Parts: sequence; C-alpha cells; structure tokens
Amino acid sequence: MPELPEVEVTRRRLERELAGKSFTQVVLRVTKLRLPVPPELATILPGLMVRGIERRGKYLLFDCGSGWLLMHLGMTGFLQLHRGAAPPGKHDHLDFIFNDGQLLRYHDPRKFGTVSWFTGDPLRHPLLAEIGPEPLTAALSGAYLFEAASKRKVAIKQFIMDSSVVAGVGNIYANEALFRARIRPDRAAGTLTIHECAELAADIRTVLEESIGEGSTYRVAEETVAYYPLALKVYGRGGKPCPACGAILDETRLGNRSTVFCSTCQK
DNA sequence: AGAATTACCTGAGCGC
DNA sequence: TGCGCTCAGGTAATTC
Repeated sequence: MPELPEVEVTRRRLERELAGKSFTQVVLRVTKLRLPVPPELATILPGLMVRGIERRGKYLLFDCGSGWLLMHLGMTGFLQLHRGAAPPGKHDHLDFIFNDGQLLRYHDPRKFGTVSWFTGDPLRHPLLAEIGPEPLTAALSGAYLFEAASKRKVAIKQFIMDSSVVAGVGNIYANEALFRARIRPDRAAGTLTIHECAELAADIRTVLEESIGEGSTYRVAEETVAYYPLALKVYGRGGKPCPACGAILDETRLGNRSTVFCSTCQK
C-alpha cells in the first residue's frame, strides 16, 4: 500500500518523466472510485502541459497550468508508466497519454483512490485544506505535536495517523515511528511530554526519509512505477522477537488497525 | 469538539 | 475444487 514515501518516490519519478509534456488523450474506463472521477477530465486535459508535480500528504498534485489534477492512490492504487501503447488489464481504470507517446496508467483493484480536478490554489481544495503539517519539513516539530496533543485522550498512534494532525502518516510508519521513539502506541496523546513529542516528531521524519532513501518500502522499476516491500522493524512482525531487545513483539488492534509494539522497549 | 464507528472495495488466505 | 468467512487499511462521512 502506498504510504508517503512511496508517493514521494512516485512523484519524483513522474516529475522527471512528465514535466514539460502535454496530455494528448485521457481514457476513463472506470470512474466509480471512492469519490467519482470527473468525466470532464477527458475534455479538459488534452492540450494542457504538466508544469510540475507536487505532493501534499499522500496526494499527488499535477500542475497543469489552468488547473490541478489531484490523485490519491488509496490502499491499492499504483501508477504505471509505459513508453507507448499497452493493452489494459484488470483494474487499469484510467489512462493519461502524453505527446511523447508515454502512457500513465492508474491501476487500483480496491478503488479506494481519488482522482479529481481543481482550479485555483490546490491547497484550498476541500480534501487538502485541513491537512496537518508535512512530516518531512520543519513544520512538524515537537512543540507543534505537544501543543496539538494537549488534553487529547486518543491513543498517540491514532493521533499521528490523523491527517489533520500530521500529513501522510499511515499505519505502517505510525508503528515504525513509535517503536523508534520507544513510546507505547496506546498511550493517550495528551500524556506525552514535550521531550517525547520532540523525539516522536524527529522519528516520524526519520522513518519516512530512510524509506525514501532506500527507494521506499517500494522501488521504482524501469517501465512501471512498481512496489517492492522492504524489511520493517515491527510492522507485520507481531509474535516475533523485538529487533532491539529480543522480547516477543505484541500485536493488538487500535482503532481497528493492526498495531505492533515491544512492551519492553516502548513505554 | 472530540471520539468512535461506518462505508467504500477486492484479493489473499484460511478452514472445512 | 470451491464455498464462505475474515482480514488488509486511507480517509471521508456519519454518529454519538
């Protein structure tokens, strides 16, 4: 599942390949995603040039000059980049064809993704306007987290997964960051000290940056933007030894999400 | 306002 | 082999 590092790796690759290219054709095979894909994309986009591609949380923002193409890959979405025409397979919902012959294909079995169009400042789009600070920038600080968490009773793991608190932290990296910060995921957010918040803010950034540096938990392949999992410290390792102390990792559910932690290391 | 729950969706894995 | 069940989870929408 694409988390922030995968989206960022995808963004870099697509910007390298598509900036300066213009849409020539858009094929909409399936438009019933979690939110409906606007059918007018097929008439709006052809002739427009991609100026650049930005990211906000896990949203990709294609700057098309007169408007912005917004994409979210949901749980199972990914983007393939083909050098030329390619026959569509199952779940290949959308094709974006460019003037150099390249084909950007939106593939999403569970249809949890989002593809939309917005004119004006994209950060004012309803889906983006309430998103919290970007974790890879100084906007996510210990002081900010401490202030935001004040008096909050929700578990710290659910708190950092709330997109209005921090942008783009999903279940995998929430588990990893809390392990690194040695903080139990079920602690009430408001009980963290300012020092713990500083550690956590730094560790959220570290786990995301390390993942991007290694090509993310996913790796960008030649002809496609493809995903290959890397080893993670705790996620998916419940019942196995803690990589730090050897104790057996606990696996529970928090907010109906799989949660793995070491009750010896994390307090 | 904050917390909790539901809806959306399909493939994989499992027990029988 | 196949049926039915559970699980995976981002996030918007809804309810309490």
